[in-house]
Amino acid sequence: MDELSPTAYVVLGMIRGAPKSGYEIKAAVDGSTRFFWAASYGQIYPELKRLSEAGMVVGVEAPTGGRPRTVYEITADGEEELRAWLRQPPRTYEMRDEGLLKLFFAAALPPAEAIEILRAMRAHRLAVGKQLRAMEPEAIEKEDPFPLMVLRGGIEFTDWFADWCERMEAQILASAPEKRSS
Amino acid sequence: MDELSPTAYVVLGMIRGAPKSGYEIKAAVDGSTRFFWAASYGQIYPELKRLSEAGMVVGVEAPTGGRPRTVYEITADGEEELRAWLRQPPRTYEMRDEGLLKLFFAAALPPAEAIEILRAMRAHRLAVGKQLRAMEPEAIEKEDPFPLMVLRGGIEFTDWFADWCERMEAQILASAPEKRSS
DNA sequence: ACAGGCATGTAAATAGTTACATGATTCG
DNA sequence: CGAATCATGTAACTATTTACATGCCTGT
Repeated sequence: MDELSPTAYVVLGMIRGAPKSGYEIKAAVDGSTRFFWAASYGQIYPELKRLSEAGMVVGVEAPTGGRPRTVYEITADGEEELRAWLRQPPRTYEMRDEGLLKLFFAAALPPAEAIEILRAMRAHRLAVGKQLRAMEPEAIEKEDPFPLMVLRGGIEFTDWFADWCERMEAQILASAPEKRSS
Repeated sequence: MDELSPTAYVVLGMIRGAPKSGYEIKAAVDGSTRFFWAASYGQIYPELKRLSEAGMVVGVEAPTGGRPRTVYEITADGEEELRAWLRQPPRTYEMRDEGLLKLFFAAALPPAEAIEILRAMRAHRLAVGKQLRAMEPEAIEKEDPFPLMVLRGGIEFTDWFADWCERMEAQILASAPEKRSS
């Protein structure tokens, strides 16, 4: 049996508990794991086909009115596969932050422009924090504590990051006071 | 003029100040930006060829003894391109953390195994923190303050993350005391 | 009637990793 | 002499995004 792609497990995890259509899986990802594990239609639909062929999920016709619609439910094999994966130590830890990269090379710019990078980074984290906070009430309602735990971790992280940006901005200002910008 | 790939700017940034061979660029990335912006030989060498054709860098033969070796230096056009990019607001902010994803789905496991996920995540962050701290003395020596700022940000982040894992572990333990594992 | 959301998918492009292939030099 | 490091590159694969194409249903 071939190993499944990492995205396959997001799909399995998302339909565990309640069957979902490809469209709903995408919506579920966008409303939860998106910030640390995204997935696009271009991955989800082919993945559902593969998982179906591998017997991990079954597609069930579930039209809404006259509109064709297939929801996928996880099989016993799929549940087993998901649990086996959950028990493996995590292997992927990636971060690609263009702001950090720009800050790293900021010596090529005057201090005032280095500060601009930090402000853009901070604004971004603040915006993400706002989105995450907006998701909180919904997560609180569910009985599953883990999505809420992860969400609150994300909020704490964005708060930390935004604060760090602020402190670094102050630090640059302190070492190049003559370059202060409004 | 076509837009450059994001990795092109890492290359430009890394050779700014001192010309480097492809091999040295890879080593520089691995010793600094790797944790938030990685690059492999499979990207670096073709990128150097493209940048050379675009006039952003020039290759200079610089053999070590009899061993052939080409170092690349940034041109005035390349410097300009790099600075123009630094002035654009960052667009890529990605994070792919398989540990967080597993924790998100941890309701599929007994609490003791959810704790295992957090322990693996914490161990990983602790290991990364150790590597980052080992890079600190070298970064302190350089006169450029930005790589050091970013490195210390990375250390603070891994410390925060490891601590969060510890707190979440305690939280699970508190809500499922009968499942306590040694 | 039209907009917006539901729904499914594919094609092409872009990105990036891993493994392989090759060979020189330096240090112990 | 052998191992490690310096050095350059390619091929194949995996992953992922973006854009496109299509069309139905629901509410205003």
